[in-house]
Amino acid sequence: METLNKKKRSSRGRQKIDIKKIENEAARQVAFTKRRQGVMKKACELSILCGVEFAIVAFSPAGKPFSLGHPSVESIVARFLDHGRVAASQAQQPAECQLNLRCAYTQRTTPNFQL
Amino acid sequence: METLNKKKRSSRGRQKIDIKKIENEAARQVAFTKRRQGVMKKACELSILCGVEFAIVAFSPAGKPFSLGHPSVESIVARFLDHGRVAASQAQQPAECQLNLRCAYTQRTTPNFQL
DNA sequence: AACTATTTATAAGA
DNA sequence: TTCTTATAAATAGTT
Repeated sequence: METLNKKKRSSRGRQKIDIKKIENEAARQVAFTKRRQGVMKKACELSILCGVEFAIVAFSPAGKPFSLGHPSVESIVARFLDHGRVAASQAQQPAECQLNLRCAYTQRTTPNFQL
Repeated sequence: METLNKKKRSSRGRQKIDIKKIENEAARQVAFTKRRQGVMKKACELSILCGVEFAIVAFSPAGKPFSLGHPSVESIVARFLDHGRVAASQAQQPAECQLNLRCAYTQRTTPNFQL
């Protein structure tokens, strides 16, 4: 029995959080650093695993830019812009790619978003 | 004792994989779908939690574009391009943001990348 | 910056 | 392809 396990846990571990803006500035900065690394790593893995070319650009609230791309942000951006132009001129919207331009993830299984 | 637990596991569960191109096409497509969703979700969470503006653009091997941005891919791309131009004209490279343009994540703690 | 308990993502399998 | 299961990986809160 361990009903009286007095040893205080050294950590409460990861806690579930709501996806809404972190008001505490220090905590927000820490989360930004951790999660920025996480997103970049995931994107990089996706690129390698699946042969995907991609670019990520983010601007911190202070306006500092962070970017990552393969083969380069510039080539992806150029291709994106060109594709948009070509698609528009042909009146052929690509099927699946533009419906989520505004961070619209509410349709997914995690309901704790607040947009 | 359960040394002879005969009940065959219904699944081996998630297995560790090397980060290298998935050769099997069907498996690669499945991974692409799952991980693309995962990256987009993580980016969206980062944006909300930390007040970050961002854009992601990816091209599948077939050339199909996927994009997500807040407030929009276009605004982020424009800002990125403009920032680059301004920075270049001032000969002021932003400090941290461009060193990882080629998916250079080998410096992180996960050593199983193969670039 | 490191730690640890927990949540979350996801590789396989059904 | 969608759902489930078991496990790997990310990370919130703490030190």
